[in-house]
Parts: sequence; structure tokens; C-alpha cells
Amino acid sequence: MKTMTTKKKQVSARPAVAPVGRKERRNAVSKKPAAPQTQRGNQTRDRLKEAAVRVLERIGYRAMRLSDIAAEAGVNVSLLYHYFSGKADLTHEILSELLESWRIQDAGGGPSSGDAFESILRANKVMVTAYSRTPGLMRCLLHFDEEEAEFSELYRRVSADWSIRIAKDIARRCPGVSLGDEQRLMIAYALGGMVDNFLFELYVDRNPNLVKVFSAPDDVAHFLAILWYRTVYLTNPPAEHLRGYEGFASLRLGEVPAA
Amino acid sequence: MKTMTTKKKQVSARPAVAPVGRKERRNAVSKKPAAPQTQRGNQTRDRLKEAAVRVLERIGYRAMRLSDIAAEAGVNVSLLYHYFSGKADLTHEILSELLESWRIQDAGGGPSSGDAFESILRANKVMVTAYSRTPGLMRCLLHFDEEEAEFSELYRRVSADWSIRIAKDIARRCPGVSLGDEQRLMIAYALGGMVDNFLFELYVDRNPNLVKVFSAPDDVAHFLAILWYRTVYLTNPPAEHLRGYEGFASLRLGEVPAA
DNA sequence: ATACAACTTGAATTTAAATTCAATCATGGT
DNA sequence: ACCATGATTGAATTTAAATTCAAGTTGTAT
Repeated sequence: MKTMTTKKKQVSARPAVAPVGRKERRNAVSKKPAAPQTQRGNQTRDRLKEAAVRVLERIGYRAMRLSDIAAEAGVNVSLLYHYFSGKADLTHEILSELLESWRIQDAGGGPSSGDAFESILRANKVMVTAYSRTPGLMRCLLHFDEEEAEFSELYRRVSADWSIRIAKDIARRCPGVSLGDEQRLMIAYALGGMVDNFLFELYVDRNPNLVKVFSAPDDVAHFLAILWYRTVYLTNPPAEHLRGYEGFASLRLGEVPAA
Repeated sequence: MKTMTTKKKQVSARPAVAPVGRKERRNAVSKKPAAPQTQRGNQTRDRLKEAAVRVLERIGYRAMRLSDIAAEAGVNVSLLYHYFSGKADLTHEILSELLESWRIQDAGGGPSSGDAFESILRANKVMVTAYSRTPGLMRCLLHFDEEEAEFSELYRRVSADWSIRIAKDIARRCPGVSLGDEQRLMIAYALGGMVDNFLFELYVDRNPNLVKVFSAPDDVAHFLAILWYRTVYLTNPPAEHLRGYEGFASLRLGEVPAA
């Protein structure tokens, strides 16, 4: 209504170019906006988040521009700053919630129903689903710490929780062994990493050598569970779990039974 | 001497900001400069490359500015364009040569001297050395495909070569088994990934849980070799290789010997 | 109705750092 | 000595895209 002062111009706006998070914390960016006060506000905020998820999945963090998100959500770019303090803030929220969703899903799966193999298989399937359904987001998870150094800690914390749970599971199932807690944890880290790495190469990098072998997600989960089982328990899983992988049964050191 | 025309200004210079390698190949950048013609030229080019290696190791690709490289090398920024077509070109050359150096080192290690365990251990040590000595570069290797999509293919090719060699090694040592080539290759990928991932978490992320356990590089190589050996050969490595990890000997499925 | 707050927009503003350019310097061959 | 060619420099130029601003819109409680 009332025409206020015309545009000022000496106000110092903030940086523009992606401020390579280097030594000095150059990009303080405006403070985090308060939560929406109205239903419409909440809807819009969610719409922006969902749009960003789709864009992240499609082209990744680096290539994603605020205008991409805005277009996808059907709103004006500057509206984004009403709900988030910037691109990194928005992405951080999305990826954090992704990590958090696993923790919940993971804990919800029942402490340890079924035999050891099924326990491993179940854990693997959670990861396989994530990688096969949203490879783009998984890629972001890996790359986002280039933008926000603190993020890798969050990632690590989740990963650690997961490994620790697995380690405890191993302990429960092998009560008699003399292996220390520490070594058990290392094994969990190593095997958890094996799964992560394999799925990344299969679903994110789409390594043709792997793609041509594994068409069904369940196959991968199964394959990795067998390897895992062999490493920990030093024997093949019960025959009923070997369906399709009977070949493994004979993979052991040639004819060196003596000793 | 002669003052030529004053600076023109209508010449269209190239983009400035990191051109998020998106859809249109916006950043064609000037053509690749010819090789240096003189000894001094070669020295300078090498100096720039070595400087860039140090900066990459220290702060990573994203945060590295051309001025950082120039300062480290003690030359003017614009000189960089005499020898490289830009930041990405320079980095690409560095990382490619790093990958290539492994291939050579790897092939040079003799086809397969020693027993199976030593063969695995030797392969692991190559990786441990790389990760423990230049974690920053290893990190760049992982992140650089965000800048140059084609790079991940190069990485994959090297990784595939490595896995294939391992798979063949497994085949030679287990001639009697009925496992297909394909499955053998998958195992090599999985276990290779396990090593990569573990070393990344230990040396690059410096995950405290891992750091406090492994102080000596040889320990990690040994630990991972044992896991590997167990997975493939379904037995512990010969006792002389278990030094320090005797606990593993008893890690197997409780008391289920019957069957 | 009307006012007030929250929401939304269009357009202006800003900046780091990459890239280019013309000029100067160094050097080796004649 | 001189000149041609490559090496080096200093300074100017250029952007994409993030961020901000102030003004318009919408909704809702009084």
C-alpha cells in the first residue's frame, strides 16, 4: 500500500557464491527462521522439503540450485528463506531425518528374532532398500560432509550405533568365545562397511559388473549375508539359506584337512 | 616497452564461479595447453603439481583455491593456465596418476609369491600405506566425481582390475571348487570394498572407535587380512599369522560341531 | 468490515574466485 | 649483442547463484 522508501542499496547483503567452508567461518548466514505459525505455512515448508528431496535424488547437492527446488515446489525462490536459513540448512535437515529414520526402523525390527542368519539378513535388507530406492540420496549422504564438516560426525554416530548393536548380537550368539568386545566391534565395522560399499557400487555407481549379476534386491541382501555369516561364524549358513548360492558350500581351502 | 592498446573490455572472459557441472557443458574452458618446451617450464609445471598435491592433501578439492596452489608453489596464479586448463584439469591429472601408480605397484609385486594369507596381506598393505600416508588425497579420490562425472569411471576401472586379479588368485588357490567366475568376482568386490571402507573410516574420518584400536598400520592390514581369509577359505589362517589375534581362533558358531 | 500477522513475491544486490589478457622478463641460439 | 620464443606477472574482467529487501497477498480473529 504505502510506498515506503525506495530500495536502499548500501545494505550489505551476504555472500553469493558457495562459500567454500574453509578456515574462517565466513558463511554465518541469517539465523534459523522460526517454525511456521499456520497450517498453510507448514504445508509449504513440507512442500519445499519434499521438492528438495526429489531434486537431491535427481542431481545431487552440488548441482542443486535453490531455483530448482523452488520450481519443483512451485513457489518463489526467496520463500525458501522464510523456512530455512539456506541450502545447507535444508539439506542438513533432510539428510539428518533420513539417518534418523534408519535408527528407528532398525530398533523397531525386534531385538533378535530368528536365527543368526536371519538377523543379519534383516539388517542387510534395510540397507538394500535404502540404496535401491534412493541411490541419489545415499550419494548425497556421502558427499555432504564436503559442505558441512560437522555432518560426517553425525553420520559416524549413526554408523557406530549400528555397528555396536551388531557387535552385541554377535556376542549374544557366541557366548563362549574369548574374543574381546573391542575386536567384536571391529568386525562389525568391517562387515558393515563391506555392505555399504558394495551397495554403493551396485546402486549408486551402477557398476556394470555388479549390475549384471544382481537384478533383484533380495539377492544382494542374501549374498552379503552369506559372506558376513561365513566371516563371523566360520561356517556356511544352514543349507536352507543357501538357495541359489550352493556354490559357496564348496568354497573353502582346497584339500588341506590334515593339520 | 611499447605501450600497446589499453585493456579491451568487450572480450568475453570465461565463467568465474565453479560451474556446477550440470546439464549443458557450460565450462568448456580453454583448450589444454601444450607441454612445456623448456627445462625450466617442466620444472615449474612439476612444482605446480607437487604444490597442488600438498594443498589437496591438506584441505581437499572443494576448498582449494588456485591462489592456494600458486602461493604454495611460489608463482603467480595466472601461470597455472600456462600448464593446465584449470583447476579440474590439474586435479584430474594428479588423481589419475595416483590411481595409475597403484596399478603398477600392484602388478610389480610378483604374481603370487607366498601362501594365500601373505598374498592377501600384501595387497592390503598397499592400500593401508596409501590411506595412512595420504588420507587427504584418498578423500579427494572419493569426492572428485562430484566435479567430473567421468572420473568415477576411471576409478571403477582401476578398482575392477584389482578385484579381477584377486578373483583369479582365489581361483588358482581353490581349483576344486564349483564356484563360478562371477561369484568369485563378487566376493573380491565385496572384500575389496570392506578394506577400502574400513581404511577410509580409520584414516580419513579418523573414527575414534577405530583409531584407539589400531595404532600401527601393519595391525590393520593384518586384521583385515584375517577377516578376508576367513570369508574366502572358511578357516582361520595358519597359526603363525594369527599373532595378536588368537581370539579369532575361537570365534565360530558356538558348539555346533555335530551335523 | 478491518486490522494484523503470516505468507509470498519480484527484483535488486552481492561476492569469491576462476579465467583472461597484454605486457614484461629470461634464456638460448645465431 | 640481438631477437625470437617461451615463461611469468599484475591487473582487469566475468559470472552464477545465493541472499536480502520491501512491497503485495492472503487468511483469520475481533
